[in-house]
Amino acid sequence: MNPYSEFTTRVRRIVIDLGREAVLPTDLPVERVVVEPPRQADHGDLATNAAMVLAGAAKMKPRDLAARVVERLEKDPDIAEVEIAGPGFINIRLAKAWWPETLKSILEAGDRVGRSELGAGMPVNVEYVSANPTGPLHVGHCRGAVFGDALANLLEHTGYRVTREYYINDAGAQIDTLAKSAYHRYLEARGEDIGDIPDGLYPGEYLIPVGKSLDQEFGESLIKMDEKDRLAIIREKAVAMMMAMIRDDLEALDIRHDVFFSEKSLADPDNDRIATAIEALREQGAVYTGKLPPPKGQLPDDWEDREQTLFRSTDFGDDVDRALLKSDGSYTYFASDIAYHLDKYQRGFANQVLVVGADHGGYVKRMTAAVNAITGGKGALDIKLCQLVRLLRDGQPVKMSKRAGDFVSLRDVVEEVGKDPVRFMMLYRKNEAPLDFDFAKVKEQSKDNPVFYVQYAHARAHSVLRNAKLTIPDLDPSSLDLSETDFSFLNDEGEIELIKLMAQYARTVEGAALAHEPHRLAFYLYELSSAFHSHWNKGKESPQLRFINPDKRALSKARLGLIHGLILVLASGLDILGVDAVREM
RNA sequence: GACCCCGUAGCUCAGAUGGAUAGAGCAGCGGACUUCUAAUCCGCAGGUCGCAGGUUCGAAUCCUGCCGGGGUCGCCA
Repeated sequence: MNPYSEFTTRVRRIVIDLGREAVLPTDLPVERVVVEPPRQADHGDLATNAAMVLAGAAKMKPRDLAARVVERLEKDPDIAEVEIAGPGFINIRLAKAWWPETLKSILEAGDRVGRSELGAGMPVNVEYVSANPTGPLHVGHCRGAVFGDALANLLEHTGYRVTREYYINDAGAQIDTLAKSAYHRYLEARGEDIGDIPDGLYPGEYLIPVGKSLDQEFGESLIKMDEKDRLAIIREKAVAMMMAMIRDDLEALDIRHDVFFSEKSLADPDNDRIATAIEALREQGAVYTGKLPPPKGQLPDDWEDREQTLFRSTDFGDDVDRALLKSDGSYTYFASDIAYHLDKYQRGFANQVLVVGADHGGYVKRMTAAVNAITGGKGALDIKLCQLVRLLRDGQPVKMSKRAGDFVSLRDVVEEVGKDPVRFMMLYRKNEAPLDFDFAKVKEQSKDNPVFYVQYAHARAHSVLRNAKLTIPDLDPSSLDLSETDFSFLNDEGEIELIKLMAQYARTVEGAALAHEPHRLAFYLYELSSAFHSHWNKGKESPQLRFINPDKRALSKARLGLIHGLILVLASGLDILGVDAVREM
């Protein structure tokens, strides 16, 4: 049982009871009461802020209020010791039996460890990657891809019903460019000497197969068509092939989306949902025709002062109103995005997460404003910005030039260092912080590499199980009978420390899920691994602390239970991050 | 000029939605291998949490103003 949530409930109940008995006022803000692990170990096992957060509303001194709560806590048989400390903290030391019981509940949970009903089955849509289908994914896409995927896992683990979504930008100018570029490759495939790909088109070789495929499917017929029909055909074919390539790249990172949503489908002439969305905004008075002030600082060369159709996003927290129509009358990207987010909402996603690169920072306010407006305030959109990744080779930044088509592809990185290190390192940093990705360090097989460090802890734990089988043959560690295992043997400081950390797993997962911050889990796994490596090494100087003790069967059994619990937590956490929990290295 | 992110040990970074004496890793110094995997561990040293105010029992965390670094800035996506 997770002591933090358990005792939060117990303390809150005490406060409510005291209110009912008129010892304390009623209507105290009990939801602010939390029970947490204290920062200092010598403060005990648990600490609560109850007295301090309630003192104001109760019009009592924190320490006096604490005394009332402590009177009740002392009657709790699971508590060994309670004291009031500092400004009014209540420090709790749990009964000795508690921690072994915690381990037992982890073992009982099995591979469902850390799962919770936090989300209560609520649908959440996580949109990530959504790269333009104009070429293969490059490293820049990598971080958002891994982040979004791990976040989706995290939300699933905490009881949300998650849909992983990819928005395909298959409309607009860059798709025309793609089609024109593919047409050159088509001519090339038909044997024409095309020379260099003209400026402004995509020179990448990844379009060569598209040209060949067009030739095979359509022969010479494309040449005879008028350009409009021809490009329409090529566009569709090229986008399909680019998306197949992108999905393949993502597969290399174990990333699979549930829904691929076409931008083009929104503007279907028979059912123009962008128009519908704009109309909906217009009905609530959020659309008008007017002029925007020119941006301060340097004025764009082609600035043209003119009337345009605007969304009143300033009413919803944006800095300026935003254009919905371009000068040629077609929809802006923003307009189709509004329709898209409305569509998500109508599909049942009041809860939406969008993962994008930090260069989209300017998009946050207008998009949250739009979702707010179009859903009548009922939809929530959390936009997570991922900062750039700086690739380093031998400590030197890897230079990339987009124009020369000279960028490191996502596939190259995954093939060079492997899926697990890529995923872990992308998550071993807060999403808003820039990230250095050093090829040499990431591939290193040592404790300096956190990926390796955590995987090694898991492998090491498995190595204990393997050894146990050999040392104590009649003890099958894979089928520990919990009822016959006496976990009270686990009373060494290091063992208790491990259990305490394992007990924090559930709350770490919940916290990370609520804050949409998967990196917390990565750091937690590192910490847990560290505690294990540390305890392990104690067995060198003190052989009686080793997990396997052939002369002491019951003791060994309890310690193998601890190993099992550790494996469950590490494997679960790694699984959420999408990193393989290897058993042998 | 406006907006967003960042500023914590020499370096790279955590810091749980406001808690107690601010933590890791690297680099530095000193230790532990006839091993349940030393692919690891233990110890030492290292700080004006960018600066200045404010909010309160209490601030690295919230507010305001500066300083420094990065990103973005009608119709691109």
